[in-house]
Amino acid sequence: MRRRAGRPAKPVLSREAIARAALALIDDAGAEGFSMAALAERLGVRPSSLYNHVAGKDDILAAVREIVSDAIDASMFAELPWDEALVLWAHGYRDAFAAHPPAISLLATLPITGALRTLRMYEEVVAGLRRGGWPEAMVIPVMVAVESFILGSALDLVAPPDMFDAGPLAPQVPVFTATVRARDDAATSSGRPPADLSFEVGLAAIVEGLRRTLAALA
Amino acid sequence: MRRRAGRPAKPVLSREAIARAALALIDDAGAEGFSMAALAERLGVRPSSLYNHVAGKDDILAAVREIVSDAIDASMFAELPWDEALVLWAHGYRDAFAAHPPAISLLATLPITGALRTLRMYEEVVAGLRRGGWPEAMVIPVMVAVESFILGSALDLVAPPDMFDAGPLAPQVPVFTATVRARDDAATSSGRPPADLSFEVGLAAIVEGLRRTLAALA
DNA sequence: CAATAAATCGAATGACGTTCGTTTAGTGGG
DNA sequence: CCCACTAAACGAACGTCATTCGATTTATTG
Repeated sequence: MRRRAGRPAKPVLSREAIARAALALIDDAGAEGFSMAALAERLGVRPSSLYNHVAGKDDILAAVREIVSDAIDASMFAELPWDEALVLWAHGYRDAFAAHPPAISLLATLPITGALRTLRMYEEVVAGLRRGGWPEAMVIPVMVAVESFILGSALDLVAPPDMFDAGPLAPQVPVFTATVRARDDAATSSGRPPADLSFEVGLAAIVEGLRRTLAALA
Repeated sequence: MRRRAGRPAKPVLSREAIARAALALIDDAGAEGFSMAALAERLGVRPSSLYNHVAGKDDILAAVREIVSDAIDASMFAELPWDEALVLWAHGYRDAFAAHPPAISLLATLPITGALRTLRMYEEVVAGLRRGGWPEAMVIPVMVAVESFILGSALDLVAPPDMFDAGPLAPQVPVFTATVRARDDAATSSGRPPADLSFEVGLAAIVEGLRRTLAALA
């Protein structure tokens, strides 16, 4: 069932198709399972064929990041007060990454693409913050601070669940061990993953703190 | 000047020496320059020799992370109010990573080691938060939220400076473009990198927000 | 002094990303 | 309608990399 050499009657590949397949591969096989060979096989193609459409592995990851980022909605900044919009935006931002856990560690360290759609999202956020009364010079720092928190929280989402398991060293850090257990109990009884608790606490705090900061400026 | 095969009179390697050399190599050559071959050469040794002391590349990175993390001081939680301690701790935490920019992207995605010294740091933080009056189940979420912000900010620190440069698309996102310029001007006139502005704004906000959260619980 | 363990080298392996020449099919100008 | 050109696939090859393994030499232990 292999294709012969030569240009096919109908194009088999495209930058979009490659990126979609790459994301699906990462979801299925994890970050380590993402190789040019595996991606090519999933597309029914030879690895070298990919290079007719993308510049290389990094380019594919950039395209994947675009796909993931496109799922982030920022329209709420046009209608809601900046602080409410910020909370909704942050949730959607994190959810977009949470939908593809194995991709998080691959994309987190990637420089954010200057793609048009990404820029448009920033435009909406920035306009919303300005409308909310933030001084021009502080708008980007505020947005980046929230974005940093979101990205850090996304990485926390993909951390191994036993990360805080002290194991045989537990007796040497008794307060910590007991506190981790209390956190786990709270997560279990609330029916949410531990990472959600951190995200909610942190997001509420940072937005409330920003409200105070803005109020103090007036 | 090459060593012959066979056990040397004095040991040339050790896990510690390998980790230190690895960090130095990353600092010098960047994340992409970090290979087992390059590390071996820096140590005057063959790559295969490294495997007598470490399990592999990931193990070396874990050891590097320990070195970097060991520079983080958490003793302030024993003396200061929890909120003041949190600010100092966060600064030291970020500074520890900022001292090795090329290492950040390598270490950020690494699961945090359960090494004793790291656990001890957590023990101090947790004890400080508990003493400050935080309910047991919230202590870990609060700490993780702050840690997520710090890690995200560290990644921002290593982002390319022109990340927000819209280039030829600038006319399509005018508000964003103007706001980025205002941020850059503020950074220049304050003599600090843009990433510092975001970190300071975000840290102040999250700690202030946490103060309010705790107050509301009483 | 003999046997075992430790620590290095050197060769080999397999996976991976990428490049390049070849082959085939669509496309546009004369 | 034909012919040159481009697009898009294949297949072979390369260099790098992490890792494994056996051989070799030296330290350590009994």
